[in-house]
Amino acid sequence: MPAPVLNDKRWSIDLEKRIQEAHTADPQAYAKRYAFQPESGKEIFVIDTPPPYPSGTWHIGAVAQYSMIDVIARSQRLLGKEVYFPWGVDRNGINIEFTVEKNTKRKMKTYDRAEFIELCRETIETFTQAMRKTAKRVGLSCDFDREYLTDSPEYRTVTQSIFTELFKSGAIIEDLRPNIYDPVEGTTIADAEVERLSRKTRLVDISWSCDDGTELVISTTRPELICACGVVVVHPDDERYAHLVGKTVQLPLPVNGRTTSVEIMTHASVKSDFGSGILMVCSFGDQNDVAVFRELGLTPFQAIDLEGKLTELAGPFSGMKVAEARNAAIEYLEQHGKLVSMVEREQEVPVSERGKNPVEIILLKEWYVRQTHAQDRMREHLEEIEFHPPRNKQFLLDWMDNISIDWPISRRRWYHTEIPIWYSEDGEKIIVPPSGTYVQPWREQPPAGSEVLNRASREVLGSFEEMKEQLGTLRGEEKVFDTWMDSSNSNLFVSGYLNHPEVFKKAFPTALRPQGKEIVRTWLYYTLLKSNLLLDQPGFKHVWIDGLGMDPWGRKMSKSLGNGIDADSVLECGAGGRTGSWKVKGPEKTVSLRANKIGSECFRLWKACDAQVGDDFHINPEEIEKKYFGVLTKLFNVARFASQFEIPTDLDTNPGDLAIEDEWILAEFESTMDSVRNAWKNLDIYTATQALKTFGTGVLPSHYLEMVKSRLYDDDKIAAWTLHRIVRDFMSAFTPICPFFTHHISETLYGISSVDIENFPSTPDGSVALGTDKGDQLRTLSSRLQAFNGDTWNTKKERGIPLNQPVQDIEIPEELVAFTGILTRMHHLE
RNA sequence: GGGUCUGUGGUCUAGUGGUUAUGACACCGCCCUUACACGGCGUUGAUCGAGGGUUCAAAUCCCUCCAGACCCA
Repeated sequence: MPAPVLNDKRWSIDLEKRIQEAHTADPQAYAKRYAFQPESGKEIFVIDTPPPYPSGTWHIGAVAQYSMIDVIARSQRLLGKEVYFPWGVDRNGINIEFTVEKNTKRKMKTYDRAEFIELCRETIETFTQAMRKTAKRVGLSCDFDREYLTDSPEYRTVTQSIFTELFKSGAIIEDLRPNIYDPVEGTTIADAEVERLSRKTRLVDISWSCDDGTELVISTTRPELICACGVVVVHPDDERYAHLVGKTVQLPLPVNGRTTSVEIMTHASVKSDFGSGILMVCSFGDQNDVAVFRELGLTPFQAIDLEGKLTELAGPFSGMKVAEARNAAIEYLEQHGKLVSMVEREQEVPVSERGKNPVEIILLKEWYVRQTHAQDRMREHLEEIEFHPPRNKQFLLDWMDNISIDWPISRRRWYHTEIPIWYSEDGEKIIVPPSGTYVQPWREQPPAGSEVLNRASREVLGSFEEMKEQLGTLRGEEKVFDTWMDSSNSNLFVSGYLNHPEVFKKAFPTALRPQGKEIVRTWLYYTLLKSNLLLDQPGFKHVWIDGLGMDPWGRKMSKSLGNGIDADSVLECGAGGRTGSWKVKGPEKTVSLRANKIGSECFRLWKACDAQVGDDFHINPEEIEKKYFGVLTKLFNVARFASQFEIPTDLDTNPGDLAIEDEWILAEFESTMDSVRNAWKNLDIYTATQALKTFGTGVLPSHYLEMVKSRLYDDDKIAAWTLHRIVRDFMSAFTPICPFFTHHISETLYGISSVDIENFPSTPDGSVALGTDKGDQLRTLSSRLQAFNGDTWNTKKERGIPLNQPVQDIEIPEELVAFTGILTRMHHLE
């Protein structure tokens, strides 16, 4: 008996790393396998992968999610598609600005703008490198050579060109509106970037007097905003206060430059059971105030300035920061006997997602993407998109139902894409650059080919060159874009918009958007909005929305909880004999987790097998190893066992003369492969993996191999053909999940790597294919056959007979009579 | 407060009107059997979150409640 061709005794992390290094060592070979070749003539399948934001460590849940995107990419290649699996990195944004501020202990605005940008670029580059390493380690088959960075001139060009296009078409406008503003970071933010934190606030009851002497009490958490009060309202059905309506009430605090009284009116938004049931409406305490001002046609007051300080309007409190002014106002009210009561209570305070600062709503002239008018059309487009799982579409629909204001896209920050606009001296004309150029108006003049437009009407007035003289001194826009303005172009960018029009024609709508459910309202929504406004098309054919990676108890992983698990430590667990151990804070106590071997293949197998798409998944390295490393060991050993028998030179031609058990296992294999093929087509990783695992670790080794062992040892060529044909094709079908594992086995045994297979394996024996009488009949015998083997093993055990010793008085059931010969031989029946 | 989802043996999980309720891991027992003891075989273990309803029949459909997650106000 020759030694197994597969000479490693078992699957190990060191072997995995050796294979992986060899796999990526030759860039040309790598590119040949995985680079996007749009001219191949195959059906194009572009994946709009989520460009991760480099921030030091890459969240293990995101890495797991990303490895499943790789499974989809590889499975689509296996189905014969030309896959573009881009590697993009999202590098714009306030996060890196915060990191630099923290590292240098200096606020951004104390720097020279160019200097600060350079610092951001350097810092983010080191993070980018680390993340790319993890991406390769987990086996992503991205087109790394074509890496795109959202802060590169190429990418920013696309963002700016799309902005200009949308501005010209009227989908982007400039307007003075109430905006959500983070006074600490000094920038506008969008609705989607606001979160709510529970904080203690003081609810004060304040006494107000009407002109006619009537007293009333108003409860508020924002007494400092009294200076911006436009109206006092009660609920129209509230009989307690019906007598107040129409009266004029004096503001209880001194103000400057405005009337000192307001009218009492009714409004349906008042909650009669909150506080006294009387509401003061100020510009602007919250979104409801904005709505009331708009509905009643009131002119808003500007109470808070860009630094978060009270304006002149606030009289004695002007110049104070909001919190300071609040204290002073309360003190004043108390001194003047207008403070009725004050209670501490928990309140959900709106804060900025990035800075966690309480936000204010203030009037600002900003740029907006119009979106409220687009919702119906977007819903029509949604009909054409297939969601995986379908239920996760609801996250998007819910968000869309709540869209009531346009999307403010200008930000007063620096490490972002610049708004590509210059203003004429009189402010009435604007200059935009030609499509396909990247500009930085805060430090450049408009480039050749720029156009002059009327700022209000958007009418093109002429070329910049011709009109230069009439424009006076130009002012470059200093504001930048919300980073979602960049990321929401990702599908357009990777599909070739602007840069590769001929590819774009074939590749759009983008085949697939895979992402996590936590960014449905931002990334997914904004991308669909852009595709709608720009091209009036759905952005995607498929949207695949996965759940989140949670800690072993099902809680979100976070720095503050101390329950995070580092991705690299899991991928490297077992390398060089080093085991992994993790200290994770549980709900009650810190738990120490240990594992000996995991690595990328086991990690991917776990994610593919353990969680359905869309469900949140618990990440526990111990469990990953326990449940799935054994599967790899088993499959490796099946291949290793097979590799000691002669490998037929022609595996593609059926040698004929198959024994009944060969036909049976081929029939079983056929049905497994059929469900795998369908599952890969449907982006259903879970079903494909389960089917392969059940066959490869169950039916095949336990039943078929045990049956044909003796034939194999007798050098039976037919049994060897059957086994090798199955192992070879199994590895091809399994490649998307564990590419290095299958690559190694298939290349060692059959001289061709499973990652190079471009067509799903065909039926090994047509006579037992699905739908054939013979095949169907054999498949109906499977459970009977497995039961018989089980019973026989059991009987031997009960009688104390070793499995390799003869046993008497076992009868082969009627249906299995065709298997009499092989079963007798297998179990040594007498 | 609203929306969406989830709740099945110790743990995880399959199962969208009729099954002795699937499988994995763990547990326990037996087994070194010309690949694999990092293995094999087998056993134990679930009144399917609780309560009500619809139905000849409910894990599955409906209602209420409880618990958890995510999103929103």
